[in-house]
Amino acid sequence: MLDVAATASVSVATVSAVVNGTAPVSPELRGRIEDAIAAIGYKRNAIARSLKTGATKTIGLVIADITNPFFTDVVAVIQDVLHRAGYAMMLCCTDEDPEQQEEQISLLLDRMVDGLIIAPAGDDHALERVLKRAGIPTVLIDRINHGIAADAVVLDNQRAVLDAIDYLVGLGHLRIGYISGSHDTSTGLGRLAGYRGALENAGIPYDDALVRIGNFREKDAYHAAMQLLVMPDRPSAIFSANNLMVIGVMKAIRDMGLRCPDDISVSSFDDFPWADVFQPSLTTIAQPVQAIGEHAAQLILERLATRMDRPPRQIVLSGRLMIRSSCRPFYGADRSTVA
Amino acid sequence: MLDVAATASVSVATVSAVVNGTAPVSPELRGRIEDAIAAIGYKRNAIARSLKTGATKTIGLVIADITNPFFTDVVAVIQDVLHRAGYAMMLCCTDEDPEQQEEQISLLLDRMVDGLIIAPAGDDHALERVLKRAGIPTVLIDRINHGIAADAVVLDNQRAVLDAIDYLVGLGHLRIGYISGSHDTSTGLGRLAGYRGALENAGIPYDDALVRIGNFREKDAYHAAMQLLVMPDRPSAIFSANNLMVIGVMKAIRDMGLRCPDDISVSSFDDFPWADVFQPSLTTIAQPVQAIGEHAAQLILERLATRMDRPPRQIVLSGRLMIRSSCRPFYGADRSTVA
DNA sequence: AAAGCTAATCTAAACGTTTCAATTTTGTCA
DNA sequence: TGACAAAATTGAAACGTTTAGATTAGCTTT
Repeated sequence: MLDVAATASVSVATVSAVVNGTAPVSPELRGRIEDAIAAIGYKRNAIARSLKTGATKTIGLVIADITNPFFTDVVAVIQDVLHRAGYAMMLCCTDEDPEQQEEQISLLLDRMVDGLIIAPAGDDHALERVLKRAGIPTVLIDRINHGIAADAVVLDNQRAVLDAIDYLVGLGHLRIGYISGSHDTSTGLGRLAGYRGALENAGIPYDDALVRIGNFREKDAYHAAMQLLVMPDRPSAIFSANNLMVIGVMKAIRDMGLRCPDDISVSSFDDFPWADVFQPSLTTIAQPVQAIGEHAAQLILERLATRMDRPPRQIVLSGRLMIRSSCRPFYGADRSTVA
Repeated sequence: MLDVAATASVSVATVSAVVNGTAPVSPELRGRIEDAIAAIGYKRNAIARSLKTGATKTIGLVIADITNPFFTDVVAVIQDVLHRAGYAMMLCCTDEDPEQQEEQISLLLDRMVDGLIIAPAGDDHALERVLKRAGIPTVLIDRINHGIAADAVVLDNQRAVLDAIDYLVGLGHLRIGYISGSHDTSTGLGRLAGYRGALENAGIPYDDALVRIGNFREKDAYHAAMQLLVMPDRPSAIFSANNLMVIGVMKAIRDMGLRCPDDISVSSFDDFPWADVFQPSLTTIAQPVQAIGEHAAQLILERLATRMDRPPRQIVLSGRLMIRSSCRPFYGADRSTVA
């Protein structure tokens, strides 16, 4: 910039003025400066700028697992609207581990991101503490964390699962296995609550033996499903609390020599783009990923634009049950064992 | 840092020395400084540091589509090893559009990333120019761009597709449809070359009508596949040049009221984690995503560490044909139309 | 005890911007 | 023409680090 100023024989202040359009400058100087910029090939140094202005025009995104299509769908739309607003995005994955999460957030904070969008892992008070100290706009997505007063966009998980289980009950299923997510996430808990609620509504007693924790991971879910499948009176249907886990469930079913939906019905949270071209065609709960991403990005941009602190806003969206062919009516134990 | 220096009554230089461990400092001062740091809750400002040192400890990652499982798998491992080395990652998507690509790279360059990992879109000379001017370590992944002399890690696409088509030919298929990726990417071209090579080896004449461009996108591939399926003498097998497109192909097959593999065989580039639990169980070419990610990260880290400019290194890995059940032997037109 | 070393510490100048306050230029009006 | 206001331009001080090079302190050596 000094070079530009020199070649155009003006002061750096004037160059800055034309580069940023922050002050009026005569057409003549503007011309000289623009020529100089073109001649030198000058590009403003965003680091120096950030140091002075205190804003990096970058926001940090912390999710559990970039390999999970749900997250990537959401990330894609967030990235899109953020980029349109001139913001870059730094992406970190926690692998569902609160320790890694703290480390990653620290990495982002070091680099002075202007804001944070987080799908929190775990529910201890560490995150709360870290965020309070960071003091930058934060929006929680997918999950909310106890005690953190921040903008958030989440799903009505309980309602969504309740509908899905309701559907299974309506099909005649009484023993419904449930592969649960981590119980220290709001999603894990909310979805489980939906399961319990649906059973209660239907007057079916809750059986602890039917719910197994899969930690939102395929591998854990595989073992969890196995435990369900070897039971003498195995469930006639299994619901999986997310997309990764349902793959594990399907593998367990295959490895036990069973077939879906003939021998056992399966349903899960999160939809797949390929769900209706492969068999069994899974009945799932589709999340409005587009809306989630847009709202999240919008919320943070809003906070960033107006530093006013209106009370945190929490946006709750609804899932949609996509009924396909992975669930069959169930008429009782005798027929089911024959299949 | 001045605050810390003040409370410990030492100079900022000494504080810097203990924070970075760059110079010996007596145990006494070190103690005082560490106490002061703890008391104040001081955290070093990475922006200021970057301004001075010229390094941001951040590398930019530019891919076509974060929604594509192949890319996310690779990104996940890159992120992992980069993070282990103290680097953060800024992620951008080009949506296969060279213009967006230029914009995104500019965004990253503005923020002074130390290095770039790119899966290039298009093959004009714009990218070459931009990278030359940027003058930072760059490694190309998945695709290489004509004229760019940079480290790269790619697949032997030609060989991989050749094997897959070979397999189809071995099954008796003579009319094999091919849904191609963009012809201005090295992957699109390389894979197509594999197709042609296999036909040539088998003495099957190349028929232009059987190859349709799907641009690596599901939607485009759907229409491309449709064109193939409405042909009076439609192909008995279709190969799709990537994962996104094969979904489009399957949808087209379904919408035409056909079944795979009964009416038509299907195979594609890129594997799916769920491929062997859903029907049809796709025969695919699995890419070594772990190795791709590790090599890419390693290459850039190496360049970053030793500024020496050894000639660009190009790592070529091999795909693996995963034979499943989406391809059937083909005995001739008469049997195939009956199915 | 003075000189000469070494090790520890400090001073101050960068890095490339932004921005406030001060200065110069231009224009208007009496 | 001079006075004054408005507009355009500039000087210089930040922002929070790092890092030469200067300085000081603490030893040894003769």
